[in-house]
Amino acid sequence: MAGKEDRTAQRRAQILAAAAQVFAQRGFHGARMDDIVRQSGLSKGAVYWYFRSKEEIILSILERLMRRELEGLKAHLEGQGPVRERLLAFTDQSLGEIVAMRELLPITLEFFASAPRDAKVSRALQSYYGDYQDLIARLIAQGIEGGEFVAVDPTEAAQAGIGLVEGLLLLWILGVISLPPASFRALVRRSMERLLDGMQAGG
Amino acid sequence: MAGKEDRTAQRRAQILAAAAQVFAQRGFHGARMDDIVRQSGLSKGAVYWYFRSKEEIILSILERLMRRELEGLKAHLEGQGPVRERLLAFTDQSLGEIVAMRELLPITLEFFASAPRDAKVSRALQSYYGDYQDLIARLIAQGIEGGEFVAVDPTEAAQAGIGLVEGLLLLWILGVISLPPASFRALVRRSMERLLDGMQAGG
Amino acid sequence: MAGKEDRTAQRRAQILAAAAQVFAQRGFHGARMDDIVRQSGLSKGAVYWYFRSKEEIILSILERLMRRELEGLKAHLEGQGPVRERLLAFTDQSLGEIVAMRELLPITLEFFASAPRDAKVSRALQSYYGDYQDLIARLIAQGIEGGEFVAVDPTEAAQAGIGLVEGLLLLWILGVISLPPASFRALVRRSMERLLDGMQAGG
Amino acid sequence: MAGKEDRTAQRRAQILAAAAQVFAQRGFHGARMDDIVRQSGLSKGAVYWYFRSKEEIILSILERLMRRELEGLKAHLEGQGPVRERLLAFTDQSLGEIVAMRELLPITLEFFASAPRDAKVSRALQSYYGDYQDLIARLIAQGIEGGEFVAVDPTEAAQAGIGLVEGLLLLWILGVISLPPASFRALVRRSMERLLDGMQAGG
DNA sequence: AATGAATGAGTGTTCATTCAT
DNA sequence: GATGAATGAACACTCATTCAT
Repeated sequence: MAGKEDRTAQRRAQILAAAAQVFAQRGFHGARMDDIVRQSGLSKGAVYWYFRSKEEIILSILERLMRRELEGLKAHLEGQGPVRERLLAFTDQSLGEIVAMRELLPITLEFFASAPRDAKVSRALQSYYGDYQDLIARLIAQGIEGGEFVAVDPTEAAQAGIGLVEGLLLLWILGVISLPPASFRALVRRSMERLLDGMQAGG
Repeated sequence: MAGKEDRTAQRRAQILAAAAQVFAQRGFHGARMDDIVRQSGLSKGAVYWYFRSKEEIILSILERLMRRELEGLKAHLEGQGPVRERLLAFTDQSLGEIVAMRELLPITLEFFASAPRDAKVSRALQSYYGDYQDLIARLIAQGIEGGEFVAVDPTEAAQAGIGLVEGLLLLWILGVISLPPASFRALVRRSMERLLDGMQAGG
Repeated sequence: MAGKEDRTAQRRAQILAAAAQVFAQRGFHGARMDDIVRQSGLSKGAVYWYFRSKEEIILSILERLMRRELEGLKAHLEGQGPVRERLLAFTDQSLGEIVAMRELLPITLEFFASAPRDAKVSRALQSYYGDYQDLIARLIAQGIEGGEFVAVDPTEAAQAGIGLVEGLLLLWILGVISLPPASFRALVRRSMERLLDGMQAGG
Repeated sequence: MAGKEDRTAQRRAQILAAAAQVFAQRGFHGARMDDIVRQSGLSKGAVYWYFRSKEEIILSILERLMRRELEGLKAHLEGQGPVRERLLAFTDQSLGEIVAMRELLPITLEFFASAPRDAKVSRALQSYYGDYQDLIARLIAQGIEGGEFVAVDPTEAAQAGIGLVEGLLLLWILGVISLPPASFRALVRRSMERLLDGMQAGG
């Protein structure tokens, strides 16, 4: 029977969801285990039955966020058609998912802040963005080969693209860019178009 | 005599410098007042004589960082010549200052993480980036009027520019972009050129 | 059929043996029920099925230790011959059993430490040593009557004898007396001879 | 000014005295830091200002107990006269001090119980009893040289003497020997006389 | 009988802040 | 102005015990 594993997975998911909410509201440090316990609807003992520590919860959230994201990414980059269109479609779709979980975005900033002092977080983020970068770079390389783009350095271009999106997201999370989700999504798309325009072959 | 004020200013600067180092290494929460006290070479009482609380130290650091940055910004944007050149020169110079204080960059991430739960930090960052954005937008508007750029929305273009730089910086701080300062600076410049290429009038 | 009782007795013995090991290694407090559960090879529920609580396990161990010891004692003191020889033979044999369960001796110290704050342990130890003392005192009284010993207070002499053995054992457990089991046993015998010499009639 | 060191020493002594009382009543584990704090009349922060942890308090108590004891020991063994008299006088005097702090004796049992699982306690006790043993052994050696005692192994005899005293103390603390302090002291003396009788030269 | 997930009271320790000197 | 001893609220984590299955 897989009932046991299911239950365990369900409990862990339940705790991670609760923890994510609490972390988003209070930050990693400001969040007390008691908050997570209350939010999860379980008891303290139960939370510690499924996770060894607060840190393990944090790392599990990170892992889960990244896994989801990358799965989406890979799925959407294997299509056909002009690279430009695929990149834009991917950006759009990716942003759609991100803005949908708007309340959880502050957690991202917590991870960024943790990275410099936490080797595990640092490694995880580097691996995540590294994978991301490689996928995009490969796509851009295709675009160059196909004559769509000028001969830029694919890795560098990928970094610019990722940087642009992450930077805009940052400004949005901080409230510097003050737009409703849909408008923000459109803004990111237009900005990305501009960056791609700058790489456009011909002219 | 301004001796008294000088002494006060000097002490405060001494404490802020110490605190910045400690915060960069340990994070806002991980940094204990005792660490700051030790690093500053003063006594605990002295630190509390010059700052009411840990939070006030944090906010003072933020203020100081932002003031410096904006002063540099304004100074460099009032020049003459093609907007593209001025923007690139500014980016370059700005990056130069930033990478020079490389060890302190993790503090930035601490501020980002704090913003969603700290109205003061949030307001400060919004005001800072808002000013930044306005200046750049005005410059871009000039570029459009002068026929240098196509008719983009200046604010949006400014956001893209700032987002690109901040995003690349983020990737650099996280170690995703693993380059020595000078190379990173060059990378940012090239990325910015690409973005500006996308806004170039004519063709 | 006594099969049921046998099973119960066997399980209880299994748990007590496991618990004794764990207590010897970690102390009463340092030993977690989970340790005992693991060591016993049973489940947590099973352990609690056979024992109401940790305390009951502890008291059961004490009881068992004492019962065994006293049974040996009585058996060996009812013989004939010179009292001196019987006392020495008993000491020797008793020590033999004790040093054989060397790894469990730290438990004894746990009981001693518990006694002042635990009326049950205190009473059990007092009853145990009281019985011990009475038996030895009676034997010594025989020795006096028989002209073997000078007219000491039998109870006092018994206390001295027991004290000497317990004290040497303590020093051995603590590692102050650092001898292999057999040598230690011989040491105790010689010390006891000296004490008996001091009570020798005639001379 | 030594005022600072005095104050520190006084505070530490104050805390140790409070802790000793609490430990004697509740045991090392049963004693909560809050109990020690309350008993000491200080605040929790103050207790942690002077001691890093509960363990450090425990070890400090051990050290202090042992230091006092040994100082007394050395002072009293350097006299003149028959060794037998000096040993008995020392035993007597030593017991006098010990029974005077009767309520703290359970702590001793705590240390014994801790020793097998705590290398620091173990080492401290071994060093303490080792010094003790050496001093007594040297004295006995003198007695042998002087023709007072038969040619026993001095170390072994010292171990027997210490064992006898510690064993009787144990029985007294446990309530097996149920005598008022003065009577107990006399009992120990008589027992020791008997042991020394067994080593007496001539006959 | 037996399982092991679930409970929740309990506790050592930390650390921002205060204040007597 | 400056010191550093003192304060005490807060918090992550443990573990004996329970109980639904």
